[in-house]
Amino acid sequence: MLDPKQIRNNPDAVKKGLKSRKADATLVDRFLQVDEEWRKLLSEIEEMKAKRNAVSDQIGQMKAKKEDATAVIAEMKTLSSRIKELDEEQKKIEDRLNDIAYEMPNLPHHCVPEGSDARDNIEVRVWGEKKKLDFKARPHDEIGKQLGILNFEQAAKISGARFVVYRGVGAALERALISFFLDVHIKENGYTEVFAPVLVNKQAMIGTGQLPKFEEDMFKCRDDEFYLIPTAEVSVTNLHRESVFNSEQLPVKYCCYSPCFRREAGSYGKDTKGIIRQHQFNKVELVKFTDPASSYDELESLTRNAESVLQKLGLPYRVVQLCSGDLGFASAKTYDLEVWFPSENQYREISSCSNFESFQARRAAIRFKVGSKGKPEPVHTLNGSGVAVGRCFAAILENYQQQDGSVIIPEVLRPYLGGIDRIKP
RNA sequence: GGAGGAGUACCCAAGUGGUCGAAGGGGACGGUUUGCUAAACCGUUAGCUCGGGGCAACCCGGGGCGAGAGUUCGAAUCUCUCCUCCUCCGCCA
Repeated sequence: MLDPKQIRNNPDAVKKGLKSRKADATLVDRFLQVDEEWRKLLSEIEEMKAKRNAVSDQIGQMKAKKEDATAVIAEMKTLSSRIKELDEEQKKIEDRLNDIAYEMPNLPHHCVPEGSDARDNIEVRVWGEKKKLDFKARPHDEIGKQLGILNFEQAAKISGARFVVYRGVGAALERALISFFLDVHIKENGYTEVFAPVLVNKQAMIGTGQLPKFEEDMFKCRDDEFYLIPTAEVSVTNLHRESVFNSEQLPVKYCCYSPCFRREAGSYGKDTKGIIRQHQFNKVELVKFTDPASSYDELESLTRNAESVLQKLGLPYRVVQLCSGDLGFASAKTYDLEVWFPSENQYREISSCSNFESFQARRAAIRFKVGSKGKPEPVHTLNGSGVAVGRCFAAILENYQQQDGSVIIPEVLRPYLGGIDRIKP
């Protein structure tokens, strides 16, 4: 959520920001109109309530002195019922105002390049050499099936399309990646590990920005008000909903493994083969709560932290900065990490690192203050995948495939797999 | 799933319809005393949020006693729903 004061005082700047990310800039005028209506009515109601408070007090005193208060009470009856009517109207206007405010995406940071879609993203840096294979690179799903470590038929039987069963060394490799990522972030990068519920309530989803706008992307429980998280960002960011940090505590850094659940509505034709786009996948997420003054430095280090696991695995990747048109709803600035997929001859997203500035913090009321007398203000929240486990699994199969159909296991993972160095057919 | 009990400020806790603008205590902070510490004594401790006015440091008002609705001229107090915690029974990893 944007700062209402910013919308009131600087509507043109807000419109400009919305337009640059291809969002509906008329939201601003609609907001201002309803906001005006809301504040006008609020003043009216508050005045009436002030009167009610004063007269109620007076009635109390009259009763104490055993005076007759019937006339005043009768008068107050009218006032009170009028207040009640206006309160209801106020509530309706407020709901409309919130609807508009919740629909408004974050504004891009000034350093974000203008652009309309992924083609306008900017390559920031490239790491590692694209593997040169002296045979035709095979796609990861084929390799996985042949090695007997991925099974799509069984997954379809028990769940449906866009699910996968890992088997044997495959299951162990998935688990090894999770442990490896967590170990790096905990021991080397200074994050605190958490493990949190994946079933969350509506407030949490609103807090990080998934709701109300992206309801159709979520899996929702039918009989209970629970949603399955699309990312651990939701659970972890909301750990501190409606609370206030001391400035000395910041930055607070968490890493969290969780399964993630996405309906993938609207991507029916895309990535139907393999494990790139699943309804359920594993991810280790990094989340930071920071002082606004340092949040952009923290975004750089968060991105480097995510990169570090790819470097250790020896997977070639590049970092791109998303252009305004490709930014996620809540983000002010995003770097995507894209890992090399030989069979497709292209880089593919494996991590997305964003600074949300105060957008989520305002929705979720996550604040900090300096000392004991400071006025609480919203923190900045950041997060990034550190990294997506399934996609990393696929990248390993593709980048470490051998002509004989086996796959070399990157050295850093071997201790997690009982020392084996290769998956053989 | 069933039966009870509880939720008041940083913590404990009083308050069953009207000066509650919430008693009292603890802790914390400030002061007096002191060579220093402790004790004692005095004082402060409702934060927060929303609106309005100066548009700065302030002033005025609304809200706020777990959350939300309701009853009432008026609710911490009465009614309903929900949440969390505790005790017991049942079931379960």
